[in-house]
Amino acid sequence: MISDPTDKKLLALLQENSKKTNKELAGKLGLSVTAVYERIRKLERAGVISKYVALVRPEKVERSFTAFCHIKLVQHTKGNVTGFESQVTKLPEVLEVFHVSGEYDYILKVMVKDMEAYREFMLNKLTTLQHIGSTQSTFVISPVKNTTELSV
Amino acid sequence: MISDPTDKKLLALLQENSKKTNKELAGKLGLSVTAVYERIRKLERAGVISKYVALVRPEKVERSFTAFCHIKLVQHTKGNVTGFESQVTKLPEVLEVFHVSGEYDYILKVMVKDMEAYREFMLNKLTTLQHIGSTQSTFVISPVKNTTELSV
DNA sequence: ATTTTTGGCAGATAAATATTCTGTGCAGGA
DNA sequence: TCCTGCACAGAATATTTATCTGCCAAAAAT
Repeated sequence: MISDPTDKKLLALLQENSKKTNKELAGKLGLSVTAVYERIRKLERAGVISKYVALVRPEKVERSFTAFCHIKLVQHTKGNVTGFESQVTKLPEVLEVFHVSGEYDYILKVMVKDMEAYREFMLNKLTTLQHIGSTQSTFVISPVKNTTELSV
Repeated sequence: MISDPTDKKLLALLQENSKKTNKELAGKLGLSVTAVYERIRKLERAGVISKYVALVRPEKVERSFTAFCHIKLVQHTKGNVTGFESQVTKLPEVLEVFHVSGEYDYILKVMVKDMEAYREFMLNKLTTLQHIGSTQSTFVISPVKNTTELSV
């Protein structure tokens, strides 16, 4: 898909730090500023780069308690699925939702302040959603690695 | 921790799109460009903003197959833990590693090209690591939500 | 109550960077 | 061989970031 090695290096660099200037990138890639600029534009237009974001340290905003919540729906009908998905997507405590194979239907990554906040979240937010059969929570003791970088 | 409502809005905006100019941000926040600039610098220096990154669309770089791999160590000694963690952290297919409570010791989020690539990854990379007792894989059928934004 | 200090801000300016423009060389196709 | 289309470099321009100066209001000190 991306065959060009220069584009690969460029993507690696931008995934690591998107604030690098075109001049810096040009130096690392052995290109002119213009060439770098045009390659980036192309990667953006092609949708390879979807967006640029600032990453926030969870502990600085009281969101360092992470849990994985496994969810089984009562019944896996089309209506239930889309209903549940549209509702759970709206919850800001839920960073990630995956529909998965196996014993449970969904895995949610939830980030809140602490265990007490998680309890409140489960009680007042998650379990008020319709179509949920059962849940099972797994708590993060320590986040060992957490990157957004896809090696290309 | 972050009490100021303007800083909260600013963080929300930058988490959504870090390429917005200070001028745009100033408009949305009702501040001068200088004020925005200084607030951002402060958030960076305080470590609230940890980094700026480009996000890449997995399907554009042949990494759209996602699996959660649950791992049990043979023995949970200090040596095993640090050994395993330092090794697993190095694998580029593994985006996230969490040490967790419950039946398994670790949850890994793995992103590769397809099921075949996952098989290869398990065979040639993961299971060659020392100290691993057992593993259990859960496959993502569809990624429903996947954000890096912490609502503040 | 008055003075001093501090922090956040606006506006002007300077410096750096991004973006556009122009032209060149090269590879592939008619 | 002659087009044609890229990818690129370098120059020119536009935009943005970063710095500097001074103002004002709130808090602290006298």
